[in-house]
Amino acid sequence: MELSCKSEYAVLALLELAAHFSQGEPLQIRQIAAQQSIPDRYLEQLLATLRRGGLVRSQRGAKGGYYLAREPHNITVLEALECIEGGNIQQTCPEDEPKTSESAIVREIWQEARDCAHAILQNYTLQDLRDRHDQRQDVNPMYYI
Amino acid sequence: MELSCKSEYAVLALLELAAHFSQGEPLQIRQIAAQQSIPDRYLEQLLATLRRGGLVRSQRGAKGGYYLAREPHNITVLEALECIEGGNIQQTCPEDEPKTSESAIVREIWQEARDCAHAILQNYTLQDLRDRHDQRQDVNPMYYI
DNA sequence: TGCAAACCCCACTGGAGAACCGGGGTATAA
DNA sequence: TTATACCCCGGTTCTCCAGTGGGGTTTGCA
Repeated sequence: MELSCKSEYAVLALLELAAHFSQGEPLQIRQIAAQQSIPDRYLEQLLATLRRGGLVRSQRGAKGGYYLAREPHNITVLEALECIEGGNIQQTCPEDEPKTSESAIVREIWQEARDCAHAILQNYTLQDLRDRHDQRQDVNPMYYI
Repeated sequence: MELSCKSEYAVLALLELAAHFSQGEPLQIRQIAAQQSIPDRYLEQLLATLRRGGLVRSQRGAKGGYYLAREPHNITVLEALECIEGGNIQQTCPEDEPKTSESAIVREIWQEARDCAHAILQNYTLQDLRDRHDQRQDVNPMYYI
């Protein structure tokens, strides 16, 4: 799992869409980009990936934009990450399968660590993040401007 | 955490050194590379990094080689990984600090996932991996040839 | 019908890291 | 002294990230 800037942008965009989910009107790339300080041309690519992954839908033409394909509590952070960096198998390492018995064990440990991180990320939905955000704003409304 | 081929090579090399830890004689790069199917010139670089990180020591000259700096049960997998990919802060993302309140929350989730994976990796020592390996060999000695 | 808003697709750049290869230098045992 | 084996530095190819840019297509609206 990468947990890179790219992934962060994707989740932020989804959060922005989640915040306007009940409105029914689509959000434009420009608006999302401005709200979350994301380069709009880059965000465009990420949203296209999210669309192909079935997490968002788009409306073309004037007054178009993007909206969530599902309700915020039905989209997990893990889904977003797997969608955005799904094609990245990154097996530049020529060994597609372990050559030694030690290698197999090391990869078991790798998988165990990944599974643990995945469990955390699967446990959070967009709605969870929104709730956490709103809670924090209520407690200390002047902290973020 | 990368969990790449590079990291796997490093742990495999450490495991090989751990297997010969009690002998007292150093292991040569060639031997480790042959045993674990690692390109020897690449392994050389990794061992140099591990040496600079204090995980292994080297003996130069004829009959030289590498040996573990500590006992196998005192070296964790996490240590190996942090050593081998330590310089990799990977903040190509220009945002050194979160710009929005949502961004801060997303990074908290990121950190939580990373911490979870780190906990797993810290829990395993080289000795643990050796034990697991030996156990498996005992139970089904024909499984790996 | 025509315009402009907005998505859509493709290509390109610059930088970093992975996974190597190779050459030459240096320390050390025999 | 010589062969061994580590040491250091640099180059190569590849992929991905983080953007930027150009042109095409769909659509609402006047």
